[in-house]
Amino acid sequence: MSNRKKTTIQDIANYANVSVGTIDRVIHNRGKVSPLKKKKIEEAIKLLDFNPNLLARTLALGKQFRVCSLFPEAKNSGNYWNLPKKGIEQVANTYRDFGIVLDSHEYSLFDESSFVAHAQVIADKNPDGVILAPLFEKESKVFVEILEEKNIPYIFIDAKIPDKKPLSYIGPDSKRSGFIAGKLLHSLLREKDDILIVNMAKGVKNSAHIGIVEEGFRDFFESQDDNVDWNINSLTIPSTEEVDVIKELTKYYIKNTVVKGVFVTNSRAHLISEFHKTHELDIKLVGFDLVEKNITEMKSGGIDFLISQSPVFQGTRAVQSLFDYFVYKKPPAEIQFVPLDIIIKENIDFYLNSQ
Amino acid sequence: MSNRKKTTIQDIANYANVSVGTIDRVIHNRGKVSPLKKKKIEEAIKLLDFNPNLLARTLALGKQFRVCSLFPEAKNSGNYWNLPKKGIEQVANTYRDFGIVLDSHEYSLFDESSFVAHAQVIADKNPDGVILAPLFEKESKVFVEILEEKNIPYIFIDAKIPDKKPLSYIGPDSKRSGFIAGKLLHSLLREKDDILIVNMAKGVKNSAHIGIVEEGFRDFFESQDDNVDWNINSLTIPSTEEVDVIKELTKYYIKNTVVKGVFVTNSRAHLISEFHKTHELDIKLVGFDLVEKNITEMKSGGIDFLISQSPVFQGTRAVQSLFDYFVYKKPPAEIQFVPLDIIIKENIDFYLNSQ
DNA sequence: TATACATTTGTGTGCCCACACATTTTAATG
DNA sequence: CATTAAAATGTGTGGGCACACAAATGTATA
Repeated sequence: MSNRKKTTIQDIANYANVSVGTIDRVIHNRGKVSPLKKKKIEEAIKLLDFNPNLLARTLALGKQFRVCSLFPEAKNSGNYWNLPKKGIEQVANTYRDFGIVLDSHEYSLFDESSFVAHAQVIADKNPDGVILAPLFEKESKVFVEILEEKNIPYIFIDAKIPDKKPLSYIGPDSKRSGFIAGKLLHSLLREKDDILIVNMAKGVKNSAHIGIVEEGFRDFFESQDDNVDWNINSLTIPSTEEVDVIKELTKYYIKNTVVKGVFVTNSRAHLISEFHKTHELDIKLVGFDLVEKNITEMKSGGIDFLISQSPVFQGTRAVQSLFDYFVYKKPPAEIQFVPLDIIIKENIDFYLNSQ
Repeated sequence: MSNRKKTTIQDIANYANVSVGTIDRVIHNRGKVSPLKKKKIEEAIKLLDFNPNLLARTLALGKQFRVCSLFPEAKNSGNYWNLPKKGIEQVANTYRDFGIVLDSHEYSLFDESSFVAHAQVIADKNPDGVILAPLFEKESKVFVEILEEKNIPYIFIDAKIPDKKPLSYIGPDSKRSGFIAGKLLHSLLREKDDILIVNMAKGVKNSAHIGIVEEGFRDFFESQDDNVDWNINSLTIPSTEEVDVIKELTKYYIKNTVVKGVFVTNSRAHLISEFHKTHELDIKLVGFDLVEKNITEMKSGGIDFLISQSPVFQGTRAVQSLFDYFVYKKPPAEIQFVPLDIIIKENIDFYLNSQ
């Protein structure tokens, strides 16, 4: 069975006593085929299990698929955004000969206008697909509405925007990620220990997401029937600059000396870890993402758990989804939640190697 | 830049003032080219950044790559071995048009001779590559030595065999997986709690692996400087049949009533969990693999941690590695450790969906 | 200088499919 | 029944490469 060579258009043509041109018309529904022969051809296709050779098809079509990506810029190598980008580039490269052309754009996380500018450039290029990390909610909304108008499919990565329906959302389940963080921190604490949730956010960005993460975190503690009223506070710092964080944190810790566990809702847990170390505080710490500084802090014991949101995988899935959509015409699942990996000191090296 | 069409052989031919045939000879090192032209052609290839179109090349070659897989049989859908198989089939299917032909073989875990028989069949087929789960150590050794003689590359999945050098080993780092299990169980226990390691194995198979896992587990507790002498015993049950397991376990628990944590070194933690439930024992349990029954037990609270060894990924990597080796002539890394995922009740659904 | 080779280079066909265009068949009309 | 339009079907080319074979050079020998 698997011994036989694959059936080709010619095989079908022979079987149905027609020329390959007619087969082609049936396959592509171009009409202009008599019902009788059409039926026979369709029969033959089923019977002989014909599947067009993807290589030959792609070669013949010679079509290019331009994919534009728009991500926060990753200047130094330890930056989180290098990871999805790595995934994207890797898969795009794999499919180079299939006509996938990658066109990367980056915006500054500190400058909405750079986002808008790049969005404009991308829209003007009329690409075949867009991969977007929509961290600026308002601006992203405007952007994807332009894309919708132009009928350009787009994929959200890492975050999503309410009411918008991308071709696919690829990223974490925010609520559940908070829930898991709760579980992990819980495993490290004793009853009644005070808990602090730290949100660091610059401006409006990504606010919905953070709220949901916190919700999931609190959900976990409420779901525990341990009859303990956990004291969970949250601290929102409207900056990710070290000085600001230190300032706010100091202020809080001086007033609240019994904090035993901290949950950081973004990838800056390392800032907290450093603070704890400086002040010789023995406080359990859970955060997100395998960024360079978090890795260092985890290895030195300052961070107990990190939750990784499969950043590389997010990138590979995104391009893969577009590829399948372009080449196989197979639309991806609307929502593709990614694995949330629990990282501890002891397994961290695996994730570093496989990224 | 990315706007330009890809350079083709013809472009090189034009540049170097020769025909495509000559280019071809240079590319494939077939000789019969004057040194002068050869140099010029090589220049052109670099200058114009020529990379042969993989699609056209594959199409023209029309070569088939027969990959034989040899795994334990997976009769019911909850079986572990369905997972790597799924990965293998998925990728093999993706590369179908590249000539990858998959030829699956399965042996019985309870019958060495079925392994030998299938191995013989595979060897006689002279495949282009073999993917093997070498659970029967002795028989596997004989098999791969035949393959080596025939110059057929083979990949070990899930387990490896001492002294044998496969094209690649794809699977867990046994020692580290035990170490992590230690860390996890440790997080659930109080000082001085008694710990039991349960090894279930039929016959000689896979003995080296289990020993290393246990070693890693004990390593963790020794690495803790908590000044606690943990009492860790191991129980080896030379069977995986429920009746045998129950019998041995009962015997042990009656003599050792203070066991508080159990580590099962294979995927049968569910047997222990059921036993605990039946006897209303509140004992922490850590095991391996997301097999159906483990999932059920974890969801109902009988298993606290499961370590998953990326089973699907093991399969995809294996075929991917062979594909790269055949098509791109790129040999894979000798050792490809896979991520060890830590599964808890709260994140288990992610892994179920993404498998 | 003709002959016999060896070496180098060029040409043509096939891999499988898509699509434009050419050709044949069928139906409609006067 | 001839004419014409419409519908159905067939043919040829190109996409980029590999490979067999043909052709064109070059070199040595008598």
